[in-house]
Amino acid sequence: MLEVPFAPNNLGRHHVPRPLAFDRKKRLVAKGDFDRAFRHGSRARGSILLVVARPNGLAHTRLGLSVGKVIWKRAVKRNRVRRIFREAFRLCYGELPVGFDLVLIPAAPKLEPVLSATCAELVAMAHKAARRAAEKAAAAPPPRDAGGDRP
RNA sequence: UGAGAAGCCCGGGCGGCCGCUCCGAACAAGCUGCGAGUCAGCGAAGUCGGGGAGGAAAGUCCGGACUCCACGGGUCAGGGUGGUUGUCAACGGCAACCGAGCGCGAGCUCAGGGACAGUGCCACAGAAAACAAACCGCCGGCGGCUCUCGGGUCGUCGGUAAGGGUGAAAUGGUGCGGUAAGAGCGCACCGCGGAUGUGGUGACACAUCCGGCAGGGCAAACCCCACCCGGAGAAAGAUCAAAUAGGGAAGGUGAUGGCGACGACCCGCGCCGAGCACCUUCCGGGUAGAUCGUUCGAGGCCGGCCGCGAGGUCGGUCCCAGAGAAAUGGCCGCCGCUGCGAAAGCGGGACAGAAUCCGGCUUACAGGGCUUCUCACGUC
RNA sequence: GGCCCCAUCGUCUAGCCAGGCCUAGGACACCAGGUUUUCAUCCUGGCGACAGGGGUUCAAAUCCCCUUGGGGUCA
Repeated sequence: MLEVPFAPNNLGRHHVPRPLAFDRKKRLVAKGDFDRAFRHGSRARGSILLVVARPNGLAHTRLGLSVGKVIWKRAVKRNRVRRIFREAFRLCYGELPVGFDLVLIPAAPKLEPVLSATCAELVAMAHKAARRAAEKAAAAPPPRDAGGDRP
C-alpha cells in the first residue's frame, strides 16, 4: 500500500500507521524472550547503555528494559531512566537494525541520561551489536569443521 | 509589631507537538460458527470522546475486609495491650476528661495495679543497701594519767540518727519547744497512710476525723491481675489449557487404622486423604501461557440534624487509575513563586511512583496559605 | 508484593537470653622495638569497634520503640 499524498477527503481518517508509534508488538514481554536474549545475544557497551541484541526472526525490532536496583535505589529515578530509554527507542526506531530483540541495560550506576545523547548511542551500539550477532551467526552454523576459533 | 503554641489545607498553572494504558462509540481489513443469511459472535489498523499516581503511593509497625486450610468448643502454653469514659467494622488509632512532670502562658510530654502472692537484682563507694545499721562525731557513767583544779587526754560501758562523709537511693521536710546530748518525744504547717461523707457513669477530686509515720527502688527482670488473639497470606485462591510425559483417576459401601487448625492436649463432629476388598463411571492431573480474583468502596463531594469532640445519622449528587519485564510519559514555550544581580540576564523548584483493597501509626519533605489562642512592648 | 533474620576493632568472632566486675575479651592483620649476618619463625608493646536516634533505669553493647544498612525465603 503506497501512501498517496493527494487524498484530501481521507485526511480526517487516514489508514496509515503513525510513524512514531510504540505499540505492544515492539515490546519484549515474555520471560523466555529475555532468557534467550541474555543467553545467546551479542553485546555492545557504551558510556550510557549496554545493548544486548539477538535476531528474532520477525519483521520488526522489539525492546526490552532491565533496570535494577543497582542503578538507582529510588523507584522514581529508575522510572526516569526507563522512560528515557524507551523514548530513545521510539524516536530512533527508523534508524535501528530490523528484526532484533534489543535489551537495554544502563551502563553505570547513578545514571541520569539525556535524551539526545542516549538516542545517538542507542543507534551506534545497536548496529555494533547487530554486526557482532551477524558474525556469530556466520561462525556458528558449521560448529564442527570451523574449529580453531575457540581454544 | 515581635516572639511563640495548636489545628487544617495546597504540593505550581496554561498551551503546542509526539507517545502509552483503560473504558465507551461509530466505521472496519479479516476470523469463527451454523440455521448458510448479504445471519450471529469475535475483531487488527486507523478516527472521535472520557479517565489515568501520593500526602505520604514509602516503612510494613498495628487493625480489618477477602481467600484457602472441613467445622465447633475447652484447658495449658505463646504473643499483644494497659488511667477512665467514649468512638469505630476493628485497633496498640482517635476524642474528651483524670493524674504526674515541664513551661510566665497558650500548651507539651509520660502512663494500669501489685515490690507484706512468690522468685530475683541493686555494681563502685560507704559504718550500714533491706530479718537494717553506730565509722567520725555529740552526750553521760566508771577507771587510769595529767593538772593552772574550770578541765584535758586515753580506755571501757552505755545513750543518740541532730551534724560530717559515701551514694542514684540512708526510716519524711521546715520551725519552735524539749533534752545530758538527741530523737514525732511534744506542737504548728506541709507531705504520707487509713476511715467516713459529698460530687462525678468513672479515673478521681474535695471536706472532716483518726494515726506520729506504719519502714527504698527496679516489673520496657521473671511473674501475678484484667481484656484480646487459630494459622497462613493475592506469589492467597479459582477456571481454562498448548507442548511434553503417559495411565490411571473420580465416586459409593464396609471394617481397621490414621488424621485434622502448621505449639501441646482433650471433647464433640465424622471430615479428609492413604492402604485393602467389592461395585459404578470414563476421563483425570498439570508446566509455559491465558482469564478471573481486580476494582463500587466501612467510597468521595455538598447540605440538614444530634454530639464539647472523635464521630453518628438522613437527604442529594458523582463514578474517580487498574498495569502485568509492569501504562500514568518525552521535548518545548509563556505566566506565577523564589535566589543572585544596578539592569539585561543566569539559575532553583522538595520528599517521592499505585501492584488486592480499606482504617490508622511512623518516617521523609522545597515552598506557600488559612483559622484559633498565648506572652511581651507600643498606641488609643 | 509478602514473610523472616542479622548488624561489636581492617576481617572472623566472645559478651546480650538473667543490665553494673566492660575503660568491651580473643585470633588473624597492621605499626614499633627485640632476637637473627639477613628473611621467616618467635618474644614484647601499641593502634583499633558496640550501625544511628529516642525511651525505661541510679546505670544500657545488653531491655523497649523508630530509622538506616545487609541477607535469606516464597511462583
